[in-house]
Amino acid sequence: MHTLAQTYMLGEAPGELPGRLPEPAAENIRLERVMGVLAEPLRLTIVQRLLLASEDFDQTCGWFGFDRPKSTLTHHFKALREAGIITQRQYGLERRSRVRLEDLNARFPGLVDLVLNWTPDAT
Amino acid sequence: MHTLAQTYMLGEAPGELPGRLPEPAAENIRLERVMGVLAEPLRLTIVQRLLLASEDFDQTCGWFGFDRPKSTLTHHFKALREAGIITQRQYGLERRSRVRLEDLNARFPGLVDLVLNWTPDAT
DNA sequence: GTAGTTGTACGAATTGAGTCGAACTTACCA
DNA sequence: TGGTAAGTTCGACTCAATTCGTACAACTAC
Repeated sequence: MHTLAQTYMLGEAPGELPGRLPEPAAENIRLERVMGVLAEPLRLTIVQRLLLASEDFDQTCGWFGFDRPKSTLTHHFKALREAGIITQRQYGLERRSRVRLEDLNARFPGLVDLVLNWTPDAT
Repeated sequence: MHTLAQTYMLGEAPGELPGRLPEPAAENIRLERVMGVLAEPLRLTIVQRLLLASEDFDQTCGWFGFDRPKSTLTHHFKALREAGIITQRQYGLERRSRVRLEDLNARFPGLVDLVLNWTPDAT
């Protein structure tokens, strides 16, 4: 058994970004999977806010300020990552997320704009 | 209680198209709902084939030739209609479906192209 | 060391979706 | 009038997803 650091930061040269957590390769991202994951308002919100935030800085789980248990958030971030929508990197204790903009735009042009233009339900 | 004809063909002048079955108004179509409904491969297939078929002719449920029980197909077409993705009209016994192209393009530009470019999973 | 922070893992309860059979309604036609 | 075809409705089953509490692991700072 590896520690988190051993598992995710193997072979890392000084100055490089921490390795990405397990995620599908760009060519394996499936539209139906992405749609299913984005059907959840909370996850749609996460992706939209990541897109609106500066692209230069990945965001931590807690940055969003959701009033939900941590285990619930872990669940949703994992779903987003395993669908190929976001990347997560381990920075010490924190796990920072970023939208896989280039991969999504290459594979599903127009999808990101749909998320950006989305407005949460008023009800 | 009304019969089908009474319910869906009320106030219909000769030569007019049969009335639409209950569906959300264009402004009430929700992205998260549409995404959730299109997350199902069978439904994605239905919409894609409707888009590829001639726009001049609505298609019946049976036209697709799916090897599934009729009750299953009813379920999926209803889901598509209630999400605002397709319109269904009653022609005698048959119920013909058509994609709400203008509404979808107005509300979610680019979405239809995503469906058109979709390729079913090889596995 | 120890406390506090960030996040995971596991398990349980609940909810919802998909699938299907069977019975039914409606329309059409011979 | 009797049969057939298109599609609905209902109920039941199964399976997956959501939510959350609790316990745990890793890192930081004191």
